[in-house]
Order: sequence, then structure tokens, then C-alpha cells
Amino acid sequence: MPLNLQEKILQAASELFYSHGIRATGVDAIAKAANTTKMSLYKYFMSKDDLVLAFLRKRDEDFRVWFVDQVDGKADTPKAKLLAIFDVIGEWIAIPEFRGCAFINAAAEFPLEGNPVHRVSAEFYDHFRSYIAGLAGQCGSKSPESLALQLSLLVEGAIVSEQMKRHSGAAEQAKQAAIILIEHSIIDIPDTSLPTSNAQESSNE
Amino acid sequence: MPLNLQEKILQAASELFYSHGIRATGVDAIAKAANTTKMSLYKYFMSKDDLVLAFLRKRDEDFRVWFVDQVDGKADTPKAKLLAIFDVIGEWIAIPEFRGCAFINAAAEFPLEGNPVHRVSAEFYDHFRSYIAGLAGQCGSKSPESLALQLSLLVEGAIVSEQMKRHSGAAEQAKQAAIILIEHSIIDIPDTSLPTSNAQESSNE
DNA sequence: ATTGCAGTATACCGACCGGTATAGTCACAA
DNA sequence: TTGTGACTATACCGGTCGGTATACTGCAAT
Repeated sequence: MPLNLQEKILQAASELFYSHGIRATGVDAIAKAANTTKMSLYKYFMSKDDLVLAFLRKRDEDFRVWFVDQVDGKADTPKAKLLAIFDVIGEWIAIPEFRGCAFINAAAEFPLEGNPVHRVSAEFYDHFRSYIAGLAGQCGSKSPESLALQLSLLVEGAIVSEQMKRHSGAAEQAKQAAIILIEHSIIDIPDTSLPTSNAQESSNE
Repeated sequence: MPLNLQEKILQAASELFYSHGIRATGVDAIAKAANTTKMSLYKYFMSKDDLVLAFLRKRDEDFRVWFVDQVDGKADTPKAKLLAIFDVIGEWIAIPEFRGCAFINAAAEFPLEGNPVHRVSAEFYDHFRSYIAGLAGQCGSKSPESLALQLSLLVEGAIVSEQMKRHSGAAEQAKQAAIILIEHSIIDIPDTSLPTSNAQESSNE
């Protein structure tokens, strides 16, 4: 694990960006944290923006690999994995270093849709949602895309909620809600008190 | 509606803070947008931080009043209001000026929990959740607090999701999920096909 | 030994940051 | 008419921002 200089800079930048915010982190601070100088920083990254994008792209890759690993380690069947997602999230948001989702935060710091930072952040959730949709499809959801979007809303909500106020129990409630939504999406609704094709018809797909 | 100078400054600041971000907005830009000078700005607000807090506090007040009004205008019964929440959110996140939730964004820009900006932002969602819990209680939820937290996760998720990528259909799916969760929380679960405590036992609680 | 390259050290750039000092303009009131 | 107070205009402060120029150190390959 001999980190070369470029990786050291990226790692230092990542920690500062995530823990203090991107705009709040200056390049001088990054160079100092990486035990190097701005000159070297600008040898490997042509600008701060470039470094920010590198941070997000690596985080995207790393996080998704880590996340899928964690889920796979907790459950075997697609349905169980769908639920395990919320356990993994629950453990993640409980660690002291947790400062919310780096991509949500980045999108908040760079609100314009066209901004590259914003775009890279948006891609992450596309991938994440696709992952959930894959699991949803495998476990026989009647509408994998809908279920995936609903579950992703719970995940994002739990992350944001925990970021605003720690120990709010967001992950547990998200999981409880997920259990209900998953069952509802898999089984043929036996409930006769309301017609299955009920008043609210989804707009698309 | 003759806006006095202090209000004009606060309004200009609010628009810039929300549309471009707090850290990205300088006091010079605010003064210029309000057609005044920094001197006047600092007559009414002792610091930029002070102005930021004023922005968030006014937004908190205004948004909640507006939101409850909107919901009340769409529905009469508590249960209908619970669903109307998602219609209001859906309309709000569809407007072009939508840039996410000001409080989530602020909390992302000021990640430290102790920070006053972060604290004021957190309070907003406390209030919001209480409002939902009130409605949940009125319509006979078996666990108003749980349902309120679950629904708030969907709301926050929808807001964040739409912020990352416009027109993702987040609000519609959030509403669909809400319908299921509300019914589940109100009625006595008649479903016997599966035990409620299934294979994946959550780590804690 | 010399070259070349990775990295350091440091000083500097113009621009902008939040914030202030000082003087001036204008309307209104005694 | 002379204040007085709200507001403007503008220049300035020290500090930091992202980014660069220049000179230096140390090491490895030829």
C-alpha cells in the first residue's frame, strides 16, 4: 500500500472535501495535509476543479464497490440484499466521521445542473438506482424501476436526515418502510379493500 | 408591500444564497443585487453569518406557512392532507427555480453539527416532522412518530433526488410509497402470508 | 560526472473575501 | 437654517483564494 504522491494528494483532498466541504477547503490546506506543496499538486491536477472531479469519481467507484461488497456479505438472495442495503446504510451513517453523502453535498455546493461537479454527482445516484433496480428485478418485483426509485428515496432520505440530526433512527425506519414497500411490490396485493389499479396512476413507463 | 431596505437586502441575499449557494455568494454581490451598498448591509446585519441565519430563519417561517397553506387548500381530512403533502412537494420541485431544499443545502455547506447554520437547518426538519406526526396522529396511525419519520424520509429523498436530476418522477413515486405506508400504518395488518420478523434481523434496536 | 526528473521551498500574482473608515448626499423636522 | 439620521460612494484594510515563476535538492540512470 505505498501511496504515490498523486494518490496521497487525492486522499488528503478527499478527506478535507468530505469533512469540511469543497468550497471551504483551499488548495494550500490540501497540499499541507498531503505533506507536499502546491507545485506538486498542480503537477498532477491541472486545477482545483480537476481535483474535485477526481475526488468524486474515485469516491463513486470506491463507494459502490464497498457498498456492494457489504451487501453481498450480509445477504444471499436478491430480496435479502434489498433489505441488507438498509443495514449497510445504517452502519455507515452511524460512524462518527459520517458527514452525509459526498454527492448530495457536492450537488448542494454546486447547484447549477450544467456544472460538471453536479453532473458527476447525479451519475452516482443513477448507478446506485440501477443497482437497486437490478436486485428488485431479480426478486420478482412487479415494477423494479418504481420500487428501486422508492427505495432510493428512503436511502437518500435517511442519509440526509442523519446528516441534519444524528441518531434520529432514520435507518431503522427506512428499513421498516422498505420491508412494506418490497412486499407490496412483490406479492399480488391480496387486500380487497381497495382496487389494485387504484386512483393514483403513475405518469410514465 | 413597500419593502424597506433591511427586507430588500434580506430578500436579495436569500435569492442568491438559494440559487448559487451560501459560500459562493459574496457580500458585495448581495449589496449590488439589493441596489445598495455594503455599508447599509452592515448596518442591519452585523456579519455575513448573521445574514445567513436571518435568511434561514425567515425561510423556515415562510416555507412552513406556505406549505401548510398549500396542503390545507388541497385536502380536508388528515389522511388526505398526508397525501396532499406529496402533491405540494411535487409542484414545488417542478418549478424551474427549484434548487433543492435550502436547509439541506445549508447543512451540506456547513457540515459541522455545532455550527449555528447547521443547527437552524436541523430545526426546520424537526418542525416539519412534527407537522406530519400531528397529521398522522389525527388519522389514526398506530405509530404517528414512525409514520411521520418514514414519510419525511420520502419527502427529503424526493427533494434530493429531484435536485440531482430533474424530472426523475421522484414525487410521484414518493406519493405511491406514501399511500402504501399510510394504509399500512392505519389498518390492522391482515396479511398472514409472512411473518413480520423475517430472516434479516436488524442489527440493533 | 552529467543529465534528467520528481519533488521541495518560497515568493509572488491579481482577484476576491468579509469588514471598516470617511466623507458626502438627501429628505425631513425644529 | 440648522441639525439629524438614513443612505450612498468609494477607498481601503488584512487575509485568503486559485494559480504560477523560479530556484533548489536529491536521486537514479547513462
